[in-house]
Amino acid sequence: MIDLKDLRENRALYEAGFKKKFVDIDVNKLLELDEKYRGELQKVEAMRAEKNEVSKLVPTLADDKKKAKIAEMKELGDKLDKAEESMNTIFVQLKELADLAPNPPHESVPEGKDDEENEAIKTVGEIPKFDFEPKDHLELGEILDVIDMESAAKTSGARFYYLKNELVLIEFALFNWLLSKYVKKGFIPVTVPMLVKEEMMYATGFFPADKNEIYHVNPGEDDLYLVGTSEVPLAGLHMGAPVKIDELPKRYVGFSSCFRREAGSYGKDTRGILRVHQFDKMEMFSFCHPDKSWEEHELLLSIEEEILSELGLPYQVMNICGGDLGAPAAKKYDLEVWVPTQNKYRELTSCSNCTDFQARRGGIKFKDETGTHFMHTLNGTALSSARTLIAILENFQQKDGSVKIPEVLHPYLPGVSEIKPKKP
RNA sequence: GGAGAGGUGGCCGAGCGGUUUAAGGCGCACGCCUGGAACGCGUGUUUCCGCCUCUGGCGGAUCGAGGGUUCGAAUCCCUUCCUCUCCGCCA
Repeated sequence: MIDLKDLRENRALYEAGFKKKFVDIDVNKLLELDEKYRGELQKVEAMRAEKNEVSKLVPTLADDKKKAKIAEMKELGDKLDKAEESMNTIFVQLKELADLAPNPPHESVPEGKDDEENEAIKTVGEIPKFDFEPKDHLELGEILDVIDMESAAKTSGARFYYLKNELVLIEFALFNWLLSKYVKKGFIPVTVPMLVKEEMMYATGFFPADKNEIYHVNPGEDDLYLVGTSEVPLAGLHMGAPVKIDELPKRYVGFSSCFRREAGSYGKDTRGILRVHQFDKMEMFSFCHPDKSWEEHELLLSIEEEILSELGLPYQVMNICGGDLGAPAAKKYDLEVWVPTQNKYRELTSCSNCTDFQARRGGIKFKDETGTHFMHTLNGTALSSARTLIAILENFQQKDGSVKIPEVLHPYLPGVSEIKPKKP
């Protein structure tokens, strides 16, 4: 949700922002509806004022005068009903249009219409050179007996998988390693509800835009939605009740399974566990003072880089262009990890500064001496399981098909330093 | 799943159709009192929105949320969410 008052005052800024995001919003119509609404509101409030005044007067009147006043008020009541109805009609139109308006991007966001035009900022780590033909993660998964997609297809269909043996140990080791890391950094660890109400999806900006990406559970009965990321329930931690300014920033690291329909990606990345309906993810979420959010954004990015560096995975940092940003983010960095068998970098983590966009929709505020204000919210992937496992399998594979496990994980994996082939 | 109770301002807590502009208390802020403090006294103290004569004023909404009845709703009716107690079931 954008600030309409601010739109009135800084119209050009918003128009440039919408254009940079390739979102076509009729700003004239939006401002026109806004003005019309405020006009209607004034009429309605004037009538309500009269009603309130007379209501106070009525009990003090004598019977005959009372009857006359009540009759008069009944008439005013009808007029008020009509005025309210027309005001509400305009408000619905106004809100519908305003909800489509995206968060304007930061000036440092590159111009561009889709992911082709994202800007590589830096490349870190050595791309592995193999003196043999590297196997892809699925082939390795079968040889090592750590991934089973055939069984998952029977139980659940395409884009599901079983992890087995060492890969399960590695997944839990990764999360345990990160929990220690984040607690040391002062993040509050949380596990979150993975089913949420519709209003949470709107507040975080996933609805209406990404509605067909989300699983809807028991429509018309329970009406809950499976989260595609713990960002959604994490944002809910400070909705409604304002946080004291000296408690900022509030940094959380949340864990959840993530569920995605992948509706628009038929035929894309169909092999293996790169694009799946369910995976586990640890997510950073930061509630911070508006003056500090750009600093905070760089901090989240630096932690994501630290994680990949310590794992020894080669990656590059992308500054996401306007057209590829999505509605809530004012700026987003993606970290892409090297996938040897695809001979390219693939998206692994992502971190966004949503400034006050989610805060406005969800009522996320802090208070200081001068009153309450909207916070800025930021989120970033700490680690997503399936894709990280792909990166580990493929980048650290040996000629005989065995895979070396990154040293930082050894303390969390007693007695296991590599995965050895179990099948020829 | 069954039966019941309840959601009121920063907090506690009354009110259950019209002097309630939400009593009273606690807390907080300011002032008086004091050598200074406590006590006491006084004043103020929800949030959001709109308008204007914009360090201020006026108005509206807000008693979990939404709808209804009424000239008038915290109060009556319906729907819904949440909390608590007991029973059942259960990791």
